[in-house]
Amino acid sequence: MALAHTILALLLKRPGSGYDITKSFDEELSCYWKATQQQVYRELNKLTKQGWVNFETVPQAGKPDKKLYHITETGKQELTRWYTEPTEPTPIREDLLVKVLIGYKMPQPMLIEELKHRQKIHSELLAEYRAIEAKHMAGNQDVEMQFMYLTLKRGIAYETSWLTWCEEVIAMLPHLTEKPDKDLPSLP
Amino acid sequence: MALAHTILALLLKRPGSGYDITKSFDEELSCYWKATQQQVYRELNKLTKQGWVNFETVPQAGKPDKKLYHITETGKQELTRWYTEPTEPTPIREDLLVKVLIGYKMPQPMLIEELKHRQKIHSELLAEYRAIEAKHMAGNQDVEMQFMYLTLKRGIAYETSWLTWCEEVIAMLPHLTEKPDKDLPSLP
DNA sequence: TTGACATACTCAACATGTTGAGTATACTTT
DNA sequence: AAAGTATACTCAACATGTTGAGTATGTCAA
Repeated sequence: MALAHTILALLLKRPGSGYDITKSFDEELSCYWKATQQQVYRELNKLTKQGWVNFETVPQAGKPDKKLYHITETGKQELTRWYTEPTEPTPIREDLLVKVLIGYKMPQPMLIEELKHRQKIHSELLAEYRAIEAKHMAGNQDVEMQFMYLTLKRGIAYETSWLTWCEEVIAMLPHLTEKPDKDLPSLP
Repeated sequence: MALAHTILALLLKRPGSGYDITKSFDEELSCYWKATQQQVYRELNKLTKQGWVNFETVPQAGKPDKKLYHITETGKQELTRWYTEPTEPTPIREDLLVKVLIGYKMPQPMLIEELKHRQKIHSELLAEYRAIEAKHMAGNQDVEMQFMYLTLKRGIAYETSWLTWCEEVIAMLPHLTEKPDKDLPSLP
């Protein structure tokens, strides 16, 4: 039910349309939560049925009408209840590590390619977060921004730890005994 | 389809029963992949239908019969195909960061409690991984172990980065402007 | 004027993951 | 002798996430 609560949290900050919420997921929340438009709209329907949010239809000049969603009193109660529940670390599912695990059965250059690919992705994300940090987080900000910064710091730490690991593994790989599995079919 | 390929990867290392595979997920893979028994058995059925694995029924003295699964030639082909595909970072979904994001609307001691709770979890996991590192990874190991160590290093890096972040945030929180939302219903 | 982009929302099918109950056997501990 | 633990597997319902198509309107630039 965590998606529901994430949407409630966004609506607690300020009312918004499904479109606005989707944008928030793409922008401010992207480093720790991703949700597609479809998920957001489906969830908003459910939340409306449960009475945790409601909406007013807002006609707009030059744009389609929008449904502006608000969190309700019941919704705030639910969010507060959720807030007191201890959270557990999210289960991770990393294919890359599965590839590393059987790396000794596969041609090593393939694994190194893959690691470099990931290294690139993580360094790009890191650069992006650092740019946001420099642009929006410098100097005195309001409380809302200060708390957003804490979440951004998590994104930075996450990408940094990936990058370091990639570098280390790429450096270590050539020194491990190579023993590709002769059983495996060769690539087309 | 990544669960399927993870199971194929385990069966490439050695044949095993559904039970064995579930145990592997709990033990060696736990720091980057979790799967329940139900998922494993369901997936093994699918893999069998697809011809990527097959099994022999092995009667055992003093234990129930088991189905010993093997990866097939087709399965190896599929695993190799998958191995060449670039992986993307797994989308993350972290409720804790959602809580931090709206932390300025909530009573601060509540958030600090939560952060300390997570700090404890991550330090326990870290200690666990370090123990495995000390016990099994020291000295000369075979290639298989060397590659497993690389994945363990990822687990260690991950938990370390969480721990550092928790500490930093706990230290920073008291210095941020506190402004709990008076609108929110008080807790029961 | 055509096409890309931003706003705004809906539907359907499918894949994947979670939760909980249920069926066995056998060994070990209390 | 009963309870707990480990081995070994199955079924069902539901929640959640993914993929892809479809419907609109209006702005801006090539």
